[in-house]
Amino acid sequence: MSITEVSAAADELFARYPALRTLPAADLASLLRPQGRLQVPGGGELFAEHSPCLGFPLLLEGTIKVVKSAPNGREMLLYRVEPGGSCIITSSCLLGSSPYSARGVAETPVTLRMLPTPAFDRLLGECPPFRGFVFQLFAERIAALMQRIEEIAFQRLDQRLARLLLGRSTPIRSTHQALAEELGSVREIVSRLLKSFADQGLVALGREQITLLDRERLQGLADAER
Amino acid sequence: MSITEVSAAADELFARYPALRTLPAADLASLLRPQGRLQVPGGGELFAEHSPCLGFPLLLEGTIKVVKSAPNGREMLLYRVEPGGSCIITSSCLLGSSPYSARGVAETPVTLRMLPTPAFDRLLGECPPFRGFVFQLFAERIAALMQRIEEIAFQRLDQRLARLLLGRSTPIRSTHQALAEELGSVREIVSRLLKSFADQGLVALGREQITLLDRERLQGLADAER
DNA sequence: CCGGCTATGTGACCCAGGTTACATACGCGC
DNA sequence: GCGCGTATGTAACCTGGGTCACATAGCCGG
Repeated sequence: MSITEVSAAADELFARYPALRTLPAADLASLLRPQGRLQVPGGGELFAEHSPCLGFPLLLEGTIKVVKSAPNGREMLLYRVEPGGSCIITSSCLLGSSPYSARGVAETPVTLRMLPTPAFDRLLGECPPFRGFVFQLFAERIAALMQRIEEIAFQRLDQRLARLLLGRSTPIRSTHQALAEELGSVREIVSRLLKSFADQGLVALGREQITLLDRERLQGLADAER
Repeated sequence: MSITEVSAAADELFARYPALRTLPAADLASLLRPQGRLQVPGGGELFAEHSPCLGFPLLLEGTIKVVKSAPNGREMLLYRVEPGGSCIITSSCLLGSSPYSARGVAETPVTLRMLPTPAFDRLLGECPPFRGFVFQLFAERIAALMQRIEEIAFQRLDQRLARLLLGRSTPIRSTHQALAEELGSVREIVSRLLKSFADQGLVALGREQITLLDRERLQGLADAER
């Protein structure tokens, strides 16, 4: 591996994970090994429920969704991992040494580096910025999960759908099925609700495409108390 | 403070939090200050949603429930904290320096010591067992929260109620209202379901008391797919 | 033993959302 | 421009669970 290759790999990593700049040289070298750079095609499964986990993934490109699947085939998005974040559930099972309790799926083609468990453990001890980074992730994730419970338990599906739409850049390219899975519901209901949004002039619908026409009122719907 | 007082306080703490045995003497001394031992009566609020948080609570006696409240007055238990555990949400906001995103209520009279934020930060850095302990708590809590989302999203209320009952020691002393809050539902529904359990001979009902008669079938109900 | 408080029982009703079962409709490859 | 696979519309129907409005029933203090 040439100097420039190493440097490019380091740049790529640091751009996403500034906390790793302070990594000891030895760890950094092993982390930057070309073989350590993994690619997973879109739709590929990164980890399954109940499987053990092998390291701490550092996501460089793409997004991962972490979902719970119901026996009858329904799915529910728990959260999404973006580059620079981490599938904290992984750290969770690294630390708790329990197997995964959810499934991870590549939403888009994904590039990542896997930080092996021993290095992860050592870094937590020796590298304060890294530790802070991981703690921060934990904290955010816990808050997000609690938020999610509140939404699921207390909000109607139309409100949650409205919020989901507002959180994306318009026009939204997605199938109703995909939205349903994100919400833990089924396609028909999402179609029905979207139709009613369209009837009210809030959105315009097309094949795999939803255009937001009236963010204002959509927001009102999302915020409505029950 | 006499030697024996300190020693008793230390014993009390270590019994619940073995990880603190390795605490530097100075930290330990400040933690064991008699004024640091707080009591909160049953029903008292330990922290409110959106309030900032002041330290890392070490629970010595009693249990705390952490809940989300809906605008219409319904509540939903997120999790419970037992002695030796910690309200990890607190650490979450200590670390993420964001305010609380839920409410904490003493279920029983509670005794705790508050570890001030600066000491908490320092311990995380300097005291590996403490760090491991905190990480472990995080990991468990995240797994539990994900589990909870799955239950709420995919399981019927009767199943969740059955599981709730099975998780308690019989006879269960609790009002239907309290069970409802734990499940994020309302009293009438819980009464209705309990009645139907009673009709099937699964439980016997009395005022503030539920006796499990047939754990076997109750378990079957809890495990049923859909 | 009476009055009032808290916990429960219960029925009528309603609504969100899931299920089933098709009918299109769109877009792409050939 | 035909045919097929995928995405969507949609109607009828069902059910779980929430809401409302009361009726009781234990329980405790005076």
